[in-house]
Amino acid sequence: MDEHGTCGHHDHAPHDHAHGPGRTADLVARAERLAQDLGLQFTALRRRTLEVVADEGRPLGAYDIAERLSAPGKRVAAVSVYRALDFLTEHGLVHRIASRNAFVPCEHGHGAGESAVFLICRRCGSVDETISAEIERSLDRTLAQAGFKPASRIVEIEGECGACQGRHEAE
Amino acid sequence: MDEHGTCGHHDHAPHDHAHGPGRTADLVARAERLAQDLGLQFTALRRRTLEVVADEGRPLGAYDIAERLSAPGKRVAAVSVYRALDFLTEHGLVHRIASRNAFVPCEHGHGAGESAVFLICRRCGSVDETISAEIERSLDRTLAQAGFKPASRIVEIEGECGACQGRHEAE
DNA sequence: CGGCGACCGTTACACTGTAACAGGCCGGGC
DNA sequence: GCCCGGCCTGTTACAGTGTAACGGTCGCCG
Ligand SMILES: [Zn+2]
Ligand SMILES: [Zn+2]
Ligand SMILES: [Zn+2]
Ligand SMILES: [Zn+2]
Repeated sequence: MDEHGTCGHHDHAPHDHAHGPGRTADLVARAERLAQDLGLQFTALRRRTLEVVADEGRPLGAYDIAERLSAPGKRVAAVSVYRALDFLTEHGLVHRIASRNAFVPCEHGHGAGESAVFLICRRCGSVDETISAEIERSLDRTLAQAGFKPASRIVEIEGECGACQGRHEAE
Repeated sequence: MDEHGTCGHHDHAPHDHAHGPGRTADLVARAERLAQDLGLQFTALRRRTLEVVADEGRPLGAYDIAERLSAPGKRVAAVSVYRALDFLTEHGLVHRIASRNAFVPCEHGHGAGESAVFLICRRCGSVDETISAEIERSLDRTLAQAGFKPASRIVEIEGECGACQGRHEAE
């Protein structure tokens, strides 16, 4: 869809969150613990889907994931990926970026109540997940005032990440 | 897509924002003023698209709008609706609900810098647009701290609106 | 064994969004 | 007037996103 970097990170401005194989292993371990505790099935397809999303440094569409999971002669259909993604998003292992129709690994291991803020860079396509108790509080106050009982929250900011600023000329 | 009420409002719990023909007329007037001031063209298709979105009390998909704009023998293609919606969203007359792939009329006439919070009811499908300077501030602080330069913001809360609470049994 | 439930493969389909090209309309410049 | 440019819209075609429905497999349990 968009032709940004294959990683979403910038060698001269590394982010602070885990990345690559390390993050992937962490997420898989978290998933296995979670499945163990709740009596859920962390199947091979779900694990492989999680690995693909975690290995990529940028949001991936469901069809991209299906393509990466497919091998010559062993095709994985997008619908299967969607089901795996349902499981993974329900349990907070990956997040859906509504404004991009794409999925990113969770970078925080936040509890169910905490909601994330996604910073999406227009230029390089990277997505950063941050948690802010302050935003949470002001959101809660506004919702309470409106008499609205929240179930899920989407906060996505599109703009320019720190690394991409200061090279407007460097095209 | 979803079979909620045709209006999104509840006779026993009216909302506080303008609604129906009144709101529609307001929005059209605002659009005409805006087009006048900026030298833009508020064409018939754009006006009719705005009217359809404003008349409906719930988020409408582009294809729904196209259907409502079509008359027997005079079909309006979705692609034309998308172009009209591009114009309307660019100038803040309607908003896109990313989590629903749908459009709602703007209820506030907010400036370019102010971003809205959308409260989307799971049960009745209504969407309420509110503005909170407090959320804005905490968001700005978080973004500044992350060195992120925002261009557009999406805040969508899904849950249960005030009117729909207290009738969990009243199915 | 026979049913049940969860998962997955497969097909088909609906919905969402955009690219590309052609025609109409309207203004300004010659 | 006439041509030319931009802007808008109609039309077709297509890519991308998401779900419904059915069937098969496997493990579990009465
Ligand atoms: Zn997370
Ligand atoms: Zn960037
Ligand atoms: Zn608005
Ligand atoms: Zn409601």
